[in-house]
Amino acid sequence: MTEARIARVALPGPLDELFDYLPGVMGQPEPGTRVLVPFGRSRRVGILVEYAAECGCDPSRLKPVERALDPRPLFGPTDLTLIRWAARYYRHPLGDALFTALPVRLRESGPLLASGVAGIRLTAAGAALTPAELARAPRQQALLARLLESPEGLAQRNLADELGGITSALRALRAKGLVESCRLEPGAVASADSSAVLAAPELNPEQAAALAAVSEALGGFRPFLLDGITGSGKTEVYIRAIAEVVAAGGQALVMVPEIGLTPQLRERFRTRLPGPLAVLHSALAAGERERAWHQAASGEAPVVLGTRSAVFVPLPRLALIVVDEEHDPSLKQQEGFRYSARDLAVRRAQLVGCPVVLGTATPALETLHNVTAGRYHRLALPRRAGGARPPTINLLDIRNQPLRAGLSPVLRERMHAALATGGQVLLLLNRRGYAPVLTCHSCGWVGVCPDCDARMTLHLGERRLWCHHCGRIESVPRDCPQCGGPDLRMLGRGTERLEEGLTELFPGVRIARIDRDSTRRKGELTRLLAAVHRGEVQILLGTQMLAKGHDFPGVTLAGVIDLDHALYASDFRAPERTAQLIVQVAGRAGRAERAGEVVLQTRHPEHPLLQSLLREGYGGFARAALAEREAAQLPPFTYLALLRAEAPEQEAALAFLAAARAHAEPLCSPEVELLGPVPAPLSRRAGRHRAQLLVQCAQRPALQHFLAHWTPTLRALRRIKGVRWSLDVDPQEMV
DNA sequence: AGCACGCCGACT
DNA sequence: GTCGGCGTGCTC
Ligand SMILES: [Zn+2]
Ligand SMILES: [Zn+2]
Repeated sequence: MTEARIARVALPGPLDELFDYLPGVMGQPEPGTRVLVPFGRSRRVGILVEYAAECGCDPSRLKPVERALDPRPLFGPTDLTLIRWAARYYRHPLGDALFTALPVRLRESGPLLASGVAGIRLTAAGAALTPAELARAPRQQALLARLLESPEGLAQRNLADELGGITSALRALRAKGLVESCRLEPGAVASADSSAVLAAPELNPEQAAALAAVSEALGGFRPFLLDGITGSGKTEVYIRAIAEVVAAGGQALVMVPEIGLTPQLRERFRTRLPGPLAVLHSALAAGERERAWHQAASGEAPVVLGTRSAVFVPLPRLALIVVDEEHDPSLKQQEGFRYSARDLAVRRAQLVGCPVVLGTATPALETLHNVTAGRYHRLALPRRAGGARPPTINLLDIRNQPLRAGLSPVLRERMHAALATGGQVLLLLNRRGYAPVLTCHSCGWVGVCPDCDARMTLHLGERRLWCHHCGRIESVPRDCPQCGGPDLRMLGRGTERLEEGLTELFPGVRIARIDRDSTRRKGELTRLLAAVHRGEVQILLGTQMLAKGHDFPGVTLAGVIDLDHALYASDFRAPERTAQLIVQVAGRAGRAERAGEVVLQTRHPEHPLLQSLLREGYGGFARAALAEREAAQLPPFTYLALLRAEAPEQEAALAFLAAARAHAEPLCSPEVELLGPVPAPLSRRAGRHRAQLLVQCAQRPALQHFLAHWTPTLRALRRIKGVRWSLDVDPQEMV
């Protein structure tokens, strides 16, 4: 060890640099340990990141660390390396990145929970007692008897599993001083759960081949794309690979998009895999989250199931990473620390030296490009379990068609046919409310949001005008606010209006609408889905909510009412998202005895990407879309960073970006291109004007190099009144 | 981020 | 005369 080492500490907040301290009396704790340090005239909790031989600043200014807060580091070396890498790559302050990876209580100086498993053991008084003396309290007696057999103590959760409700009996025994809490080594605790592991179902040959490829790769870095159509049994492959890892004493990390972390998935993992399952979800209460974090970080939980933030959870024996629905945009954080959990999962696997499995039915074009380049290995599951046949997909040209309730005659006829044979119908319309526009027929007045460049949507159910961009609510005027005329008209169609139209077109047919409005009440979504599954609903309509995660085995016809709306959105990823939506919807229609049917209403049936999707499936679509991306020099053939700025005045936002651009130009190597500044697609939102400056570069290292020099100058830039800005590396949404 | 310092308008 | 507005800069 070097003498006179300097401790380099990361502090919370947007502080870009590490701060140097003298080790003081804290000894030589390992990097990853929390330390209490003097900072300005206060004290802060920081994280010791590394030691250095000398400091970058005036040594006389160095202050000593007050003390170390943890007996052992919270982050292991690779956990720390990953977060440092991520902070640098996404140009985010390291302290902030480290602290967001910690449970809330540990961001303060709160103590680390005792390690090991919560256990109960007898006190000396308890050991001296004979159970007969508790004859009047049979539960306490049973507990005491069981504890007498294991003087070293028993895990509280095993006792609960064995004896049932023990809380009140425990409380009584504790009050009498007969038992006490203790901590047990995770390895020493008999795993009561392991007996509950369910038998594994038979794998089909493709599943077996995928599993074999992954298990063969264990012990070294290897990224896989598990390209499996909906219902092909990807989860079964994950579970079998994880079981293997856990049996060998390793830990597995599984990440899913927010909507995918359902109770059913948790249950499936819990019943099929041994040991406690650590579930990390943003909706968890702080205490539950901290407990799960602890089980993961201490190594007690062999399996961690979580959403994107789980990518940073310390895992001492990590041996396998799974990212399910890897194409899902929610794996990228959209504010603050804008990391991609999928990309970081691959990076983490590389650092740890373990396989990573990216699973999906509709791979992101970036991922497919990595397969083509030979960086990822593709494993295919082309068959639906249970032999269900793939649905047919039809484009329906609705130009010059007489639409009723937004439905063309052909779609209505297909709906009648499906209903007549006892099938259910699923209709997707990605627009909530009754009508997206309210206008005056006499003077042309339109109900616009005063704070956004957007129309207010009419919601008839709640009788209000609602801006979907800022949440502003206004009452529905009876007469025109401008001319006083009575002829207000509702233009366009949302799910409410579609439901109304369907009621008229299909009298007597049971209809359910599922969107954010109809499912706001807790439990309502579950109730509606259950009704669908019991067959009490014949037509199911709703927004994209319906296309994600839920299975509808009774649905034989699925219709997308307005495909063009999704296809022609301003984002260059719109066609990719639309193709993914179509394939996901198709995956939920049809069953073994009857192939399902998907109908897409469009005014652009000649769209070349749609044509490739229909003729050659998602793979064909992806090839065509990648060719377009290459021609347009868009990702994955180039790399992007997006500087966004917003301010109460448009000029301020643009001025900031112009200054940013001026600072960028001298730093640009020839391959770095700057585009903008330009106003954002929805320029004004919630009273703030938004603009953006795009940085494009054919090579990732050159872009990284540029950003490393540019971002410090952005922070030093003279502040312009009211401007807030953020940098998004590898942006997912360009809006 | 906090938290100081510092330099100009409208208050007792 | 000061109270306080928030622009600027620093924290090892
Ligand atoms: Zn009018
Ligand atoms: Zn608005």
